Amino acid sequence: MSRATASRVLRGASNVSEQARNAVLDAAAEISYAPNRAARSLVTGRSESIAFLVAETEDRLFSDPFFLGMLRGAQTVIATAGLQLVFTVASTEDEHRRFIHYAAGGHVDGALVLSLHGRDQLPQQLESNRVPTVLSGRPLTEADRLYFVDSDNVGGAAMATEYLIGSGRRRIATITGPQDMCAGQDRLAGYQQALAAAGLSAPPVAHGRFSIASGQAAMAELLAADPSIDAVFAASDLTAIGAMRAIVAAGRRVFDDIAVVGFDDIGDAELAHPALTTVRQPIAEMGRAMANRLLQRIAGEPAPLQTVLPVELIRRETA
Amino acid sequence: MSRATASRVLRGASNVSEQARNAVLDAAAEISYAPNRAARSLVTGRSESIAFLVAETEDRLFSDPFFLGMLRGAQTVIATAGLQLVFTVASTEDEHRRFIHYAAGGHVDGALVLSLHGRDQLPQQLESNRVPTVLSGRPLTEADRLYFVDSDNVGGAAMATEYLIGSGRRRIATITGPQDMCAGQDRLAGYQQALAAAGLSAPPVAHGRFSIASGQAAMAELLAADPSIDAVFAASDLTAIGAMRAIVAAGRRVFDDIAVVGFDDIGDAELAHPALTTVRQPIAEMGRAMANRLLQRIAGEPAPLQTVLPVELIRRETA
DNA sequence: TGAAATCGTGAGAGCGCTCTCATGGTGATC
DNA sequence: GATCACCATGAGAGCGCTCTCACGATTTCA
Repeated sequence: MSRATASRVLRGASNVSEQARNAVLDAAAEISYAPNRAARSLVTGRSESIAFLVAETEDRLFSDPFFLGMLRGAQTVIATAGLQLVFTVASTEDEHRRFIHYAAGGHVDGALVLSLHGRDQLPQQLESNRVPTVLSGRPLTEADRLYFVDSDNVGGAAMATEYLIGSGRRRIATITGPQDMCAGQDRLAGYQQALAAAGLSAPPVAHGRFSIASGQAAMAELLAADPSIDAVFAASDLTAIGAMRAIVAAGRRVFDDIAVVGFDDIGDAELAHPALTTVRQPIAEMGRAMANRLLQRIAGEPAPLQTVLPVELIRRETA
Repeated sequence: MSRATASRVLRGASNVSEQARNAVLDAAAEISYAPNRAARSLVTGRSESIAFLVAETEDRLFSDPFFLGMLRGAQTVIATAGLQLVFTVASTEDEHRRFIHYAAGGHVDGALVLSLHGRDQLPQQLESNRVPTVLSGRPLTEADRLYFVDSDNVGGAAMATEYLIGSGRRRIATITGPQDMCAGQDRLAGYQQALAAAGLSAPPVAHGRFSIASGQAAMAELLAADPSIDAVFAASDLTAIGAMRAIVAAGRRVFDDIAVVGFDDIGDAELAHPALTTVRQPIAEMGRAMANRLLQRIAGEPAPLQTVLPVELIRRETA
């Protein structure tokens, strides 16, 4: 039995006799043989691993359950395909450079990139180094040339706003997300579209940064600027939780006086008091979709440039 | 300039002249050279990567911010050492077997294992296949032969209980964590020690599973069994949040009627209403400590078998 | 029955690196 | 000035696998 035949069997090549195949399989099982990945990579030129890159500071990464959900979804798909998922964090310019160098050196077959900010050129640089890349969230530039998976932020925001309108609210404010991220921009756009379609005027817009503290400050600002507000659409659940605190602190009642809708449906949304009505993103499914797109690209199969997943309104106690 | 000399420079070997070193470095920078990891691994026999294995079902992994914190801590240390972190999930027997096979095949230089249950032999099997392993949490068996990093569960539980005693509470109940995990056992033991030291009798013990639902059910059970309870030590924050719900549902007041202390200090603890008093574990530091121990072991340096990190009582509004 | 096509198998090169060993040059020692 | 030790360097083997190519056996067709 030659090494070549054994290799053929283990790689699943077709042109091997049944007899030889069984012999190899038995022998492999007996010695609990595991092929050496390094040797295989060396000759095939593929690393059999995928980078999961979070382009975010550790602080935000740590406090945001969103990433864990994406990681979960991606890991499932990658592991099923027999590849390994290499987890990486790179927030600074320098860390970006190092990652590009690393990836371009053939250490990974592709990259899943999360939480890109502003006009970051990271994906373009990876692609120009022949590292297939799939992003989470539509990039602010060259969205027509990069692969990405996103949820329907515009539609979700519009859905939330329409729901508030439908339940009789008329002075509907919003607290935005960071405007250097697509999700922040799109959720504002959806809100404005729904308001315009209903012929309602918009109270002043307050800006947040997807955090509790910023939501609380923004809501206090809104209440001071326009006491007639009877509803608020917050661009994230954490923002909404902050807004609820400000509402209570101002002596107003959540729901009775001011309805609140969030976005994301993180675990906290259900735990909040009162339980938060919100727009659910299919986070794990987004992670799976990203990984599937990337595997398609690596295999050379045609893959859609963009994948936008539907969202869903979860009615609880705040609206 | 020979390949050998270039290799020496890039690996940081000492016996190279200043002149040759600079020449190599300049040339490498010019062509943006990145050494091929597969080729290096093939000859050194080291994979330059570390497995981060969560021995938990995806559902629990997904809902528990604990893992994200550990991942964060471990990733920092591993990346700084120039290694890569391979993220893996394995909850079933079959997945365990596959992981052992994979790791024993030299695909990783060591493993960080989280959330071991019962008398799982996974770490022993890894060690006997020469895969250095460090666990999070003291294992239930052979704790004197395995490397692990833990927080001071006994001390933290005692601290919480003593604090309740010190604030005048006398009928202090507990809701435990799963008793097939060390953290669950130890937190119960610390509670019982503190109670015994103060000469107080213990109300009936209720068992939980670190989840909101189990905490709520357990608390309802406790209130029915002994209405005189004036405090409860819950073995996790989620359990405590469930307990608070049961207290409110029974028409009692948190703090005024029944004080509540949790364990973990997850983000939800601060967000809960009222804000939860709890015992904080230094999660990211535990992740760092695990990674550091593992790197020491791989380098052949002496490393302590066990590392127990101190916890801290965070006073908020529930006790 | 002979030539051509088909198929399973083995031999052997080579992926890019590290590491041992041999070599030649330099400085120290007697 | 001869000998030795030491150090920087180069040559070359080999890590474990894949993959091409050649070969012999079998089948197919004229």
